[in-house]
Amino acid sequence: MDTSLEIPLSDLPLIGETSGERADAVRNRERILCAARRLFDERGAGCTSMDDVAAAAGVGKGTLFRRFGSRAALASAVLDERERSLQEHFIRGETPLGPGAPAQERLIAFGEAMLDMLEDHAELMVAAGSGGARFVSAPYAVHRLHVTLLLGAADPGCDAEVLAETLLAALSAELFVYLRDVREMPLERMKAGWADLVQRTIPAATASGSF
Amino acid sequence: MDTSLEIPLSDLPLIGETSGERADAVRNRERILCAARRLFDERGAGCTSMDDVAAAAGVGKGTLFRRFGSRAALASAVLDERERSLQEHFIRGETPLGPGAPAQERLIAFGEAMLDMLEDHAELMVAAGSGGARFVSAPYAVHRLHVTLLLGAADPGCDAEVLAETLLAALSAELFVYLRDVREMPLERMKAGWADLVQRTIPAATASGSF
DNA sequence: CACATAACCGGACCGTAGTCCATTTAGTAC
DNA sequence: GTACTAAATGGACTACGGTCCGGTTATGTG
Repeated sequence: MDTSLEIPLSDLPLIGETSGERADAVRNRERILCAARRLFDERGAGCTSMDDVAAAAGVGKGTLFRRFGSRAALASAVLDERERSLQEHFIRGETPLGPGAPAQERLIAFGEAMLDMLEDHAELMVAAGSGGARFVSAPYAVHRLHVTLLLGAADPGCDAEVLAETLLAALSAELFVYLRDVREMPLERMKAGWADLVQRTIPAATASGSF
Repeated sequence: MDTSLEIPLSDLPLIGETSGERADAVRNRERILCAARRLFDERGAGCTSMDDVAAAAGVGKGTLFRRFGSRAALASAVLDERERSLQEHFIRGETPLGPGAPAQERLIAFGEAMLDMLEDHAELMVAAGSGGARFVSAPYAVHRLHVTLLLGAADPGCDAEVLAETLLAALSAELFVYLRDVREMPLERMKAGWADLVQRTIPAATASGSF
């Protein structure tokens, strides 16, 4: 069983601590993140190569890949703040997204929050999840666990793990981009579709428990 | 509304007809498909580059891309026979996959057939659908229509189009590979998960109509 | 301050998907 | 058979993600 509920992407630099990383390394990470944010925002992720990011950050390509490992990981890092905020909301935030509401309502709210994030950062999320990277990412592990727990609370005895994976598939960035850009589907219809799916999947008005 | 129910991938050379394609073009297409099938089968799609295919087929790289357009399209072409067979079965084949059974049963059978195909050709199907190519492919259009019609038959008045997309997401090749290779989930559990999802989604024992 | 060393740097390099275009060739009309 | 044309060819070329490694620098220690 996967217990990685901690907040992902490691750093969390305790106040004043250097976290063992050399000063130039920290400086370059900031430069890169800053340049990546700017370029992804200005021209879109699809039109920004890793060379572009390295050049804009004033570092070599080797440094860029040493710091972030891959294009998908860089995209994830840029999304990190937003992802943390989402997690904060569904773990400790206000109802119905946070604890307190029935599982079904929380699950609907979770999907709607994901769709909002997709609406804002679709391109970046496609990049972050490309090549199967989505499924092995820390955020996905957290989402999976959250959905699994909600499903288990709403319907004990069901195969919540499998059901969670299949429901999360409906929130994939690639599907979202296709529905929005090719099928020109409005966000509200997608949200309604998600709510409909959830309502069909689990019973209403079951307490979600205390996690 | 998308009406592309015809069998995809065009050729269908009527007996003796040349279909307007030059003889050398036809010969090279066959060579390429043959080489691609062999290489994909021998070393797996992931270890076979387009250069490899071109070299094995004894043609230039330009010819390969002129004939097939992209790596994803080549993979689709290699899968074409199997895909046609699947379509044949769910359109005109025996119950419960084919016409006659209630919509719910047909939908479960459809997912199981898809999972069987994924079990046999996962790598190739990942390649065929990479970069969002899945959603704009002819096979996907056929699957979407099929599922949409089944959902509409089982529950008139629901938003069958959106529901179809979300259900099909659960049958994506990338999810399958992740569940099988990373999570080491047995095929039977995935099939049970699909059946469970469908049973939760639409009511049992509604006739599927006559399409 | 001088030194040792581990961490870091950057850009040359690789393999791959996909494009371009000068050249060749299959089919057609006479 | 010859001449013509549209189609097809193939390999050089580009852009990109990712790796490698010789040179450099920050940092702790004596």
